[in-house]
Amino acid sequence: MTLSDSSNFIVADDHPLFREALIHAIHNCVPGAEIHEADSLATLYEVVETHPDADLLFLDLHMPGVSGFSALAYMRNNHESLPTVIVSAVDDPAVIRRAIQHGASGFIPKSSPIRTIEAAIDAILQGEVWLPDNIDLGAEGLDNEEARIATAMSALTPHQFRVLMMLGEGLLNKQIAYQLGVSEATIKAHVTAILRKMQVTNRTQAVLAVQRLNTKEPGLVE
Amino acid sequence: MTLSDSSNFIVADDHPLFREALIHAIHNCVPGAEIHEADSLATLYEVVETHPDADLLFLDLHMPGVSGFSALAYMRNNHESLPTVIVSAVDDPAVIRRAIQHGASGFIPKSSPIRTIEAAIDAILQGEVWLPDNIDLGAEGLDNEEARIATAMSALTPHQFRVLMMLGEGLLNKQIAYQLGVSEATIKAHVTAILRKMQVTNRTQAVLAVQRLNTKEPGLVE
DNA sequence: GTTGCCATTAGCCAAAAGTCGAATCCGTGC
DNA sequence: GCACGGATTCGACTTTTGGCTAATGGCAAC
Repeated sequence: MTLSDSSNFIVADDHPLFREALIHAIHNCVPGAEIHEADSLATLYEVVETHPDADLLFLDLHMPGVSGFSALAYMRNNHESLPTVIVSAVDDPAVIRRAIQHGASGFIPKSSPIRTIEAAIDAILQGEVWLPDNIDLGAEGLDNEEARIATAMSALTPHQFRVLMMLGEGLLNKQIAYQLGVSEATIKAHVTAILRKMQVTNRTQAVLAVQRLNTKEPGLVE
Repeated sequence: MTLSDSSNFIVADDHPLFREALIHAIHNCVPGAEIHEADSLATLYEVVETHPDADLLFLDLHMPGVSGFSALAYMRNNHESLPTVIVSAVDDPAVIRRAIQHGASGFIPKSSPIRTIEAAIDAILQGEVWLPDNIDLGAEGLDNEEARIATAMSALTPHQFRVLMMLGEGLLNKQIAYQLGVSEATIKAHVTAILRKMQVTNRTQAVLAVQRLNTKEPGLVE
């Protein structure tokens, strides 16, 4: 195996047992693979930073710090060269469709048999987009509103994104500042930038926008 | 038909066509029924106030002003004597289960055939809890968090509840005050009371709590 | 190197949010 | 009628937000 062949993966999932299982499956497909783990959004940031040469990211849809498509939207824009495969306990076709539309390179339901998961990994490493059987990507595009939010959100810088996620936990600027180890003035500057980019006028609206992206049903229809 | 027999219904749905169809179905079941309509949360408030003697409320899960179970949680506590039947385009078993657990007296999917809807109305008027076929109420109770939020929310006064719903639209105190025709100071007082009852420290957290109640998946599990 | 973008911070200010206490209204019970 | 409690209303005061300017340092592209 040449150096250029040595594959470099990132597995981001907050469930240790499943992470291990997934790593095992990856090793079965690519024996010499180097694999880095992340169990939260925070560690994912670090890992992505320290391994900018990674070939593929396996991303759980739900981890401490993010839920839904926020993290995907973020990765898609801030690390365009890193293909991302969603790994999720949810297997709702609508969720799968939206994941792909948000730029995922594949979708692996956690409920899949190991053989299927390995087949999926193989396919994705070949550059294919892998989906569970019986998924019709259909003609339905992304909700206009949802697309707008995703675009706005992917325009955020890494720090801004982190702050936005923390706004989504209902934290004060002061608390965010403390947790990130910077001054409150910095957080305010980030929040101002976030509001501008998301085209909203206050933090509550920003949080609502994120929620819309993270909910299975954008509006539940009527 | 005696006076005490003359039934008095409220139909709350923002879809005029469906409202009419439902009223028609009700009339088929109870020929002399008096029926009052509401097409939004605001009008529902009025109608419930002006007809405190109503026998049954047909409530759509999604109307301008509310989504999800918020309105149900509110009705259950502020108008305990008025049985509420949920009428919804959604027919996810999980949603139906949660509706019942939140105190609904029945659940009628909008997709049901007319005959089925009429049968449902009949059954509910007999005091039965009517559910679509194949729904297993199962053993799963409400999510702890969700139950806590629902309890807290049902402790809100009517005005407080309205204000909370408007917070959920990302409105400013000033805007809410204007729309309700009172001073901003009043809204602030309401907000303070809301935060206290919901056990949160700012409006963003209050909105997040409501969102949790209105989302199909409380946490999407892992 | 220069330019540009990002992150960081301070300081200032206006607006919005949130707290407290008090007045008023309203329905229930005595 | 009167007292009581809760809901509603509001003004005064404090804290948090958010906008704006300006200055610093780092990093990457041109």
